[in-house]
Amino acid sequence: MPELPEVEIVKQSVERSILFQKINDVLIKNRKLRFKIQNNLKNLIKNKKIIKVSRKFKYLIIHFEKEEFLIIHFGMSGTLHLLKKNKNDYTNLSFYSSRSLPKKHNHVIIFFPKFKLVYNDPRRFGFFKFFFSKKELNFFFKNYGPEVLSSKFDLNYLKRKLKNKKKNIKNLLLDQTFVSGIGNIYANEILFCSKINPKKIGKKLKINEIRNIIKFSKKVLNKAIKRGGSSIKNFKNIKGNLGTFQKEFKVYERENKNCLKKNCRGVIRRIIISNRSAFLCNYCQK
DNA sequence: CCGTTAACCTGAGAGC
DNA sequence: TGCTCTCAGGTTAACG
Repeated sequence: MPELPEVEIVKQSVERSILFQKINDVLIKNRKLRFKIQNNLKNLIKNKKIIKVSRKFKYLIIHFEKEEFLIIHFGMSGTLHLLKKNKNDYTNLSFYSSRSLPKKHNHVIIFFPKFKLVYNDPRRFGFFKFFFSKKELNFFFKNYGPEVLSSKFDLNYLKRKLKNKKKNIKNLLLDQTFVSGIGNIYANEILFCSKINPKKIGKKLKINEIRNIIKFSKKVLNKAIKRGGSSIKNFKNIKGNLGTFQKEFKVYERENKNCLKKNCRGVIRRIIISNRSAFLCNYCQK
């Protein structure tokens, strides 16, 4: 499901409900996510109060007292559902797909006094991990590159990092140790806006192209956040609203459609780069 | 060290 | 209805 903008929307959506709430109970129905959920997770978070909710890269971070943390990664298909306790039953007031909670793949349920939070993930590429200290948390993130929206991801950084890179620029943008937060949708959109062919080798990029990547990475992602993220498969925020950035895709999932750049007669093509779809206009992106 | 590929999973949709 | 094939917003172990 989520790249940085979608996780940011999840964070904003969920924060409103769970901030300063105490976890009453935890039910883990399936530990076999990308990594096995640690055996004692239930006891580690039960009866603890959430003092902060944040996002780092594509991760949701739940902060507890005494510098303890739970991180959630959503993989390709992970979603959170907030279900309000209503008399004898629960009703869905949350985001994603159907009005009601999916029947299958609800792997983790976190109970609060007045509602429950359900983690659903059909493909099980997501995961949960608990950290006992800030130090441990930082260690987990030590190999990640600067966040795409942070000031650390700037012209100097990108220039220096690209110097001897033989990988193509699209794979570099998807490489979280190079820059973190970008996924396949936004990599394609950023490269279109920057007028760069996704196959172009990193070290061959011109200074102007590097400048464009910096500029449009931030522009595209910020706009996606403003639009509530992209709703490819019915991604919704916690109020049940769809994100709308997919309506503004210029290349992603637009194979065989006309290039949207003014006066361009090109057609959007889909090619495969490292087993993943790349969308581009051959005329605009050299 | 670097870059590429296959693998981890399930479900939706297309084509026959 | 059902089979087979392709594809999906992510990451990483294993290989050359």
